[in-house]
Amino acid sequence: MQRIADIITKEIKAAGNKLWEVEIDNKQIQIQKTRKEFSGDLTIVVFPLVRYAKSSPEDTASALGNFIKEHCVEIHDYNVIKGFLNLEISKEYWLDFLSGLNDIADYGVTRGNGPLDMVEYSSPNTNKPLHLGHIRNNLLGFSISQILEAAGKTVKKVNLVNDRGIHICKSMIAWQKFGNNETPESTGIKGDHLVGKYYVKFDQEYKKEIAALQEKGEEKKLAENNASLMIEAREMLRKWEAGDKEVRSLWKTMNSWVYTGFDETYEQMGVSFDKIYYESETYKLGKEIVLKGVDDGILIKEDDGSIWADLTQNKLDKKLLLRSDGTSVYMTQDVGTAHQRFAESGFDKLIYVVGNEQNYHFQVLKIVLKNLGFNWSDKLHHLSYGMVELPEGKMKSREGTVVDADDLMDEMIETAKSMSDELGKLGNYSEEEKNNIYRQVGLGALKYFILKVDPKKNMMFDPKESIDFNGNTGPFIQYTYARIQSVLTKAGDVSSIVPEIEMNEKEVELAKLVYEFPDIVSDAAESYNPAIIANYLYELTKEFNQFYHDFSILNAETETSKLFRIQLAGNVGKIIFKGMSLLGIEVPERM
RNA sequence: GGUUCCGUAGCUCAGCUGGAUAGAGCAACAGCCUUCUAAGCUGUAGGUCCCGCGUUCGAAUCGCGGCGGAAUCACCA
Repeated sequence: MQRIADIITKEIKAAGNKLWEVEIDNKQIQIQKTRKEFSGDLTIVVFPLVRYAKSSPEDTASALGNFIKEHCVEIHDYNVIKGFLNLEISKEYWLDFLSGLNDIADYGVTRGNGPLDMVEYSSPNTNKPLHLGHIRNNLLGFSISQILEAAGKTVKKVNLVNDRGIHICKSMIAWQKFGNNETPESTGIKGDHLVGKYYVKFDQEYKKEIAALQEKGEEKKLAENNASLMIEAREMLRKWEAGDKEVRSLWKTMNSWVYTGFDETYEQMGVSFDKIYYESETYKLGKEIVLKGVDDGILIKEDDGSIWADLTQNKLDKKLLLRSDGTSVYMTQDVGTAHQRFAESGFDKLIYVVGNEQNYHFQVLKIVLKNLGFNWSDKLHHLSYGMVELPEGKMKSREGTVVDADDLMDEMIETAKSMSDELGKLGNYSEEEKNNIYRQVGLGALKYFILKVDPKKNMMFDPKESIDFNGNTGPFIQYTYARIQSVLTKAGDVSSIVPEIEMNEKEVELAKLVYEFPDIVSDAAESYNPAIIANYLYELTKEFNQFYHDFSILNAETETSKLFRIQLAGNVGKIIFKGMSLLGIEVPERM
């Protein structure tokens, strides 16, 4: 079935030829949804066409309207208000469309093995549990992967775990000194939380030590450097690099605790990966590329042996790529991993889901790769998202002012439970079924809350006010889905042939929204923005609830109307299901 | 100071590839359950779209300049 906007575009061009003997440029053709307060479905903005017609906007609109109405069966009528030509699409077109829907298995989804999009997200440090900021990252990364796949891409989700470095040594030192051989088993504490506890412990003890040194008259900078804990942590990192057996063994043990904990968190969050990279295995990558860059005269070697990229041509600073002792930095490694990934997979896009604090890093990364002669650097895309802010300000892991991911998810589920119990609609369900619904609703609320916001914007999270379950929320959409399922169950099996009926206004509105879904999916994919899906689903759901309130489905005036409404409700339900799954949100059959 | 992003109702957010009288939700107030799930629906109230200039038939949307906020500019990752 041809999309209506394409049909109209063609008609406008034809009208240009016939009426005014001109070729109308596609850029001058503006078709948009008619605003609610006017009658019509689609609106052509005629101002840009006035110069072709050489008459007033009103006359141009009328002439065009007449032409289209005559030549185009899909357009039933039109009206002109100022320079706006409002077109009324025939009910037959919508009925046709809805009939065709039954033959489409996965409406809104483009199938096929499209080009490979690699999405890197999550990328946690292994010294502390995940917090609210990670939640935004994980939800975005997972959701955008789902969306890209629905837009026909082949998607590979990857996670680059930062499992080495001074921060992990800090946890290790603190555990050695103060841990009394605690393990997740001996304490019952989740592994990532246990390790995180010692990361915080390190910082506390470290601060005490600095204060003590300052007390003795040492300067702050010196005190920070000379504190024995820090010296020990640095020594441990050195030993780690040298492959010291004991250090490596402790490192492995504590990391394995963390991974077990992360796996639980990921599972609860509903996210997954196709491949996990470990920085301990990749951190040496990139060095050769950098050295070759020096040979090729692209990079600069300073007298002390350090290697730099001069980006002053690009209005940026110089950037270090190898330390004077020959070791890699973050950038070196990213150059290496990107190169390796391209060599392995020849990705069409490599999407990094990373916070906007790294904007500069990725800007530099692209330029450095480009300068080194890798033309595929254009294929890198930094999906930069804003910080999650708390009312008191920024979250700081070390100071314990974080909203822990596990705690937050548990609280959400608990809230969903008490809310649901109060409403008491799940009477005859088993405990297991109930718990599953609490989980779906609680996490649905959290996920939707985060994903409905434009990724690039900073967002505010107030733990005290927590997250709503009413209004523009996940549970609102889930609730609508559950209502639809309830109706469908009661309706039983019905014919899939769409009856010829005279649709009412609400039914047309819903048909129009259903019609939009595929465009919404491709929009979201192109702009890497799950919020587009979320906001669309809200609009669709709101419209459905109004319809549901105003008209009875099962007690419709006529049998054909009943059949039509059941089918329409079914289609809305399918879109909610699919759309929510693109957000990584489950929908319950009842709630 | 340089760079990037953000600034829309009391609060949280849509709308931004220029288009008609700027929209939701929350909070407040007033209604709607004997009828398909009231986690719903309806209504009232709430605006200098940060400010200024410019481009345009037309600017919340584009450009420039301010103001305010965030991030970043390490031989950390």
